[in-house]
Amino acid sequence: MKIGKAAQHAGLSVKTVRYYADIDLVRPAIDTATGYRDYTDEDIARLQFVGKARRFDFSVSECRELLNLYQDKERSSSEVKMLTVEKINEIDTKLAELQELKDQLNHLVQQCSGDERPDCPILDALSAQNIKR
Amino acid sequence: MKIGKAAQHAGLSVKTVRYYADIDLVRPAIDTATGYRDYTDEDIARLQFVGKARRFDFSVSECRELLNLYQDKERSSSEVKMLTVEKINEIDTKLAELQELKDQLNHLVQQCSGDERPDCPILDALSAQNIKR
DNA sequence: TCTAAACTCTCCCCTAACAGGAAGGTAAAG
DNA sequence: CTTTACCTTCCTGTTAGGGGAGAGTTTAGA
Repeated sequence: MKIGKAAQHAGLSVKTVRYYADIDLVRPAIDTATGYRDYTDEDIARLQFVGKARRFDFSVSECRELLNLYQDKERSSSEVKMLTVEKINEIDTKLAELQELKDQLNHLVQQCSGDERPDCPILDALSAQNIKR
Repeated sequence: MKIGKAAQHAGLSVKTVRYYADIDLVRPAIDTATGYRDYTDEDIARLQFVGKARRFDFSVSECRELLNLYQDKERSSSEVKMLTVEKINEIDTKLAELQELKDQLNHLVQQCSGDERPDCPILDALSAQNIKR
């Protein structure tokens, strides 16, 4: 299957699929006559796998790890579980950081009248000076 | 004040401060004899302002806007408030997306025994095939 | 006063994960 | 046979700087 259809089946852009080939993540065969990439059904499955994992916020290099585990019939499920739990922890950290940011910004917004006057507690907070020398 | 001290006062790296000069965000005077950047107290204040805004997750170009508002004595606080509310909404969207990802991953992890056997519902979920032709 | 350390400069390459587009070859449809 | 759709490689751009080379400057100590 050529790259267009392959990308379509995997729900990825052609650019993305070509990129994955460039970085040796999903390597199709090459038609020596035309130079066209040729994707087997297994390749498509790999593309779909990576696509889903990416949507689950796994990085490309994490996808590479997962893909290796996926293709390793001897792997233990504990390895996969570990990667996933780590990812959940990362997400938790990000959630907490974002929540704190939001709280602080909310606090500022509530103090700001938002009218036509130039006084603005938001800018005041951002510009709170403390130059030490 | 030379760049090292300036960076220190603003809680930024020298690289970052130099970058802000390169993109005309905070432009110091230049000592024509040595070519060294020379930061005034006002420049330092601007650097601190940008540093804080960046920590509040504003992008560099948003920082540029905020900095313009900050330096515009005629600005109305409503403009600043609008930018901030938009930023809060962005954060909200991100929070919701991350929460959903986390829920889905949690669900998968709970189904995975995490033992030495190769069966893994996580990989099964990631590889759920649906090739159509 | 001399020297060595610390600081600064510019320039270039690197990151993540692709997107956009140019120039040119190939395939499929009418 | 021609047009259109698809494919190829190559180059540039994105965000916000980090790392390091090579060269000039400043400062502190002996």
